[in-house]
Amino acid sequence: MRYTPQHKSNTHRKIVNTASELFRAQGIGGVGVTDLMQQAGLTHGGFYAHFSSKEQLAAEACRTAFEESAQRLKQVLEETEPGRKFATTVERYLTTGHRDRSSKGCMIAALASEVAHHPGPVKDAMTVGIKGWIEGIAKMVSQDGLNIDAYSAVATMVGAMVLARAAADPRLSERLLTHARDSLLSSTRRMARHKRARS
Amino acid sequence: MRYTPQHKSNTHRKIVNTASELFRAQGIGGVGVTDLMQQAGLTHGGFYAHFSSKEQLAAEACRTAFEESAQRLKQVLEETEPGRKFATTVERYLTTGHRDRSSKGCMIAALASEVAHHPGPVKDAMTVGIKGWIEGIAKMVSQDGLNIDAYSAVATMVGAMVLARAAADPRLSERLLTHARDSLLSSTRRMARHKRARS
DNA sequence: TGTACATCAGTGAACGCGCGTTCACTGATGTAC
DNA sequence: TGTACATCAGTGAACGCGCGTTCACTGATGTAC
Repeated sequence: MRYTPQHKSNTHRKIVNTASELFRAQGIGGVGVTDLMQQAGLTHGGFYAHFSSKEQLAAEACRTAFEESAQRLKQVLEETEPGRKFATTVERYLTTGHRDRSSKGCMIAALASEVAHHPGPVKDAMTVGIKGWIEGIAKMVSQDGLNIDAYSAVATMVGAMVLARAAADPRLSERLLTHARDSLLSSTRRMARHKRARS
Repeated sequence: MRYTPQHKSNTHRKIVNTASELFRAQGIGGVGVTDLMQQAGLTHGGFYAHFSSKEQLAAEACRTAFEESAQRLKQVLEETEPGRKFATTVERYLTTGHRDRSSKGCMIAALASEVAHHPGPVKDAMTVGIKGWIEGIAKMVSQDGLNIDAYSAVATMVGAMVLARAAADPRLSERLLTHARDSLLSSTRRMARHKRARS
């Protein structure tokens, strides 16, 4: 071994991380292999020493992004007080900051409809990610003692983000976020009021 | 005039309708001008006698699709009994049939995330379409006497459809639809129960 | 009514371009002596 | 310790391909006489 053992895997990880951000920002089809490698500080020729195809990279980038978001969900589950876990996640998700920085945001909202049509490894990775989100939200809801359906809550969150990004009118875009947030949190607030009233 | 006055506009409409279906099925980027014209029974060279660019066609196809869906919303508003308008729309929208036949389905669910990144006429058309849906749903909710937020309901519907299409696992996909449907209709059902109890 | 003409909707070859991918190579580095 | 060598991560020119778009043309049709 001529380079350090970590050398290649460091480069590999750098490419995956760059891809993970660029794909979220511009879609898989919107990012060329040449752009991507340049952004990672390399030239395009080296790509195929790391990945057998662009699609394989996309799948890996997708999985990596989902591991990161799973980590964040886990952190909320462990560190946020019961009764505020779901609300914390919703409040972090449905923000204009998240809407405007899709490169650091939710992979599902960024790629769901691009992935919809043709099956393949990216769609499989997406499926795993969707399940992970639903499970995470379900745990939060249950630990918070809320009566909220996790499937439907995730649909509302992702739908509001996708719509807020698709809407050119900033007022409409913001309303989509705030209304979804209010709807999702209304039962949390009701609960909190109950709790205060009883104590 | 050598051809009948309707001749060219008939062709124009045929191209727009074909595009409207193909774009919903495969995305704007997923359909080439050559494919498209062939599907419409023409050759690609004639395209620019009708449209100044592919993007302009996409915007027009988008507007046309939204006019059709506005028509369908209007029909529900006029012909469905109060108390069942919102439920009827949700039940029609969140089906596996709609999921599997995206070419005839909701333009928002089909193109929202593709349109998200770069501004332009397609995004503007999408914005108008989103507003139209929210207004339509708001009217239904109000005429049904329901206490449901239209922004959030549309987010849930679109989100559930986008996720159901992105999920490779058919069980997960179907659950996303049924759970969103149940969540959206729970207050309708509660209302119906109330009504029965009082009469 | 029949013919010559003008129009223009539609044709299809060709364009430049950027894409994903391949491949002969280069040169930095760890290893062997 | 210093040098020659082997390895292979990364380079960059080149590939075929399909894209959106252009343009010289063709030929079907309505109009004028």
